[in-house]
Amino acid sequence: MMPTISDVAKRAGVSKATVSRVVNGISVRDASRRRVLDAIAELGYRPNAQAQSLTSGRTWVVGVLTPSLDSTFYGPILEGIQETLMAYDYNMMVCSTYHRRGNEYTFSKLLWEKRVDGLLMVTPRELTEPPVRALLLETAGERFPVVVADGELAAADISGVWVDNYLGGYLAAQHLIELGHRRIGLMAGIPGAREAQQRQLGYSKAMQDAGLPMEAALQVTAGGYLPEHGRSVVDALLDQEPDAVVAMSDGLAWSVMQRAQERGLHIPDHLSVVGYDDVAFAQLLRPSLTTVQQPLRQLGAVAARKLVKTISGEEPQVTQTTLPVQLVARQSTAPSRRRP
Amino acid sequence: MMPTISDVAKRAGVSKATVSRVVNGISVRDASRRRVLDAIAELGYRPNAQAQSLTSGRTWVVGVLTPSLDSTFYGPILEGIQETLMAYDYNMMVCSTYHRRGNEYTFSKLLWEKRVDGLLMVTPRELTEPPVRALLLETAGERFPVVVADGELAAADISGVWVDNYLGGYLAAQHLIELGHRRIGLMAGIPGAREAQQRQLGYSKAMQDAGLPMEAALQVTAGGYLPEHGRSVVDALLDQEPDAVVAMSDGLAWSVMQRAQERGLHIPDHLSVVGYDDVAFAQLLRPSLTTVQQPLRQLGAVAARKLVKTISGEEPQVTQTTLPVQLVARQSTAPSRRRP
DNA sequence: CTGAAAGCGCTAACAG
DNA sequence: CTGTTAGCGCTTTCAG
Repeated sequence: MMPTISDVAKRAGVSKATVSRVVNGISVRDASRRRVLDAIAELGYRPNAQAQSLTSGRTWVVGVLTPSLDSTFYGPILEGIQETLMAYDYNMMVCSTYHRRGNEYTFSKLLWEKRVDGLLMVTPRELTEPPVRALLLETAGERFPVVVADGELAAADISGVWVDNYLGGYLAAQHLIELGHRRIGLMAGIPGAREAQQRQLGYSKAMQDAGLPMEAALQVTAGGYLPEHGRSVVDALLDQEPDAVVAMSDGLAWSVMQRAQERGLHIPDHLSVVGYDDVAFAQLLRPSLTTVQQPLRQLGAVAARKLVKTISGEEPQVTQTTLPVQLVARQSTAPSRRRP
Repeated sequence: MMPTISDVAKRAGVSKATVSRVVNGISVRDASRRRVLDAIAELGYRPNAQAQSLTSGRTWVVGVLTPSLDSTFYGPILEGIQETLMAYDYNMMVCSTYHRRGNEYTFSKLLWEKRVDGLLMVTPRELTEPPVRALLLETAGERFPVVVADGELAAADISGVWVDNYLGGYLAAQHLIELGHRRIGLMAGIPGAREAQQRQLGYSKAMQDAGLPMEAALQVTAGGYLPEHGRSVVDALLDQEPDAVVAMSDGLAWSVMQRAQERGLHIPDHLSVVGYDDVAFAQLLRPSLTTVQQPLRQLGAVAARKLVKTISGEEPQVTQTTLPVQLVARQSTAPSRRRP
């Protein structure tokens, strides 16, 4: 079996308490310290984190709930989280909910049993539903801090980090307006979702500021953020002959570009397209995609830092941070040049 | 504070042992059971997994070491792992090594302290280096099983799952040969890496079987698997005017397609390109990419299952599994039609 | 500075 | 079937 603190104590000829002190960097006579260190090295002793946390009450593990592990969107967020946690000596227990309702609640309970020191929820969608809401409320206290990264909930009693979706919608539309476009279509993602609403508001404001009329037919809702979601509504949008399109994800933007090209439209000459997210493949597409860049890695990093600080008690207050976005202009947008 | 087993026992008017029995599904008189269950519900009691593992020696957590969390390649593997672990009631502690040497060793030690029940290493590259190698040997025993998913090491004393890279190289070349190509270039990834060697051997065998000559100049090494790696050597390859190219990743294939188009070559009419991996964007590219599909999700699932079975003692032996690959023909390959 | 002792929350014999 | 009694490995008073 692996050596325990008793083994080390015996070998070094001291008590368990002294070994514990050495391990935890508490002052000990030099001679003793050396003997303990030697014993530790000889035995290859490693403290049992399980036992440590049983007494200390801290596990140095936080739970992370993400809708998916396989995604160009969540990947950077998770990297930001892990990198930050690592810097603070935390590890993460990751659970993918597979976008499935109910899993969030199940996993939260499970992580609670594991006595994680905190919970980080990435883009939870069911925060407003009773069970999850209740769970968050009953755990959001001292003993089990929760931080939401880019989630639905903007309740004042839960810490979180958000991205400025309103700004994103505005910037996307503004960019196209500045290029001289007038009939600017919008392909929305999930109907009713908070981020979608905000982006749409930003888009509307930009249109309004420019004195451009808005037509309901120029706004379609895909029902999701993947290319296949876009495919089902793209024709309805293109039938309206827009000059340009704002899509609420890079995947949706791709579906627009793809279908437009099939219909004989050249991008950007006949149609400009703006995406959203700036995931890895946005710059690989041809033409490369103009898009609203979300600071995903930073989103994860800030959320993780917030959680750690709450756990340590350094910043116990509930805080909410909004991160700005920026537009990255690439080849998929250009001044209007309607089809002959 | 959160209620403990003692609180429940007191409230139900029984001993801690009885509560424990109820929680663990051991037979208990019906009346007692009901009282305990009631107390648990009223108190909102959840067993402390930390304490449980201290006695049982099992944490129901496995460590997963991955080079990256943000990747179209590792994503599916991780999903496969998580899904399988979930089915066996395990959780995973994920550590991203950021492709950095040394991190693997650091994290392994850390996970060991956390007393994870096992370790799953995804595509470790430094297995042959002394520290990691030593770590694996000292832990690969009963108490700390290790399974490697698609790693460098093929040592007989460590369980692992691999993908048939030789077959992949063969299939890619064979596909092009069947289309009538003769000057088939190869863009390799990391020089000296096991998978690269195997794929190259497969490619060579296919060429040989077809009686085609091989030229050294038609084989270049990018030094990595990302598009930017390919960019530095793609011109040298295209200067040789190949009919077709086998690239060792979809990213590399993309760099070939991209550069070829810039040089005025039409794909697939003037140049056929085969990728490797079949990551998500392979089918989004235009032309869509013919590629060797790796069963990534399955790779993760099989590795996870192997680890769980080793932990439970159901399959304590060291086993190694090789998964087949298959070629997915898309639009980037077609019969040869050299440039006029 | 250091050892003895108590206890974190739970499980596992061992008697009843 | 159930309560009592020991620990699991470590930290933490509290004396010495």
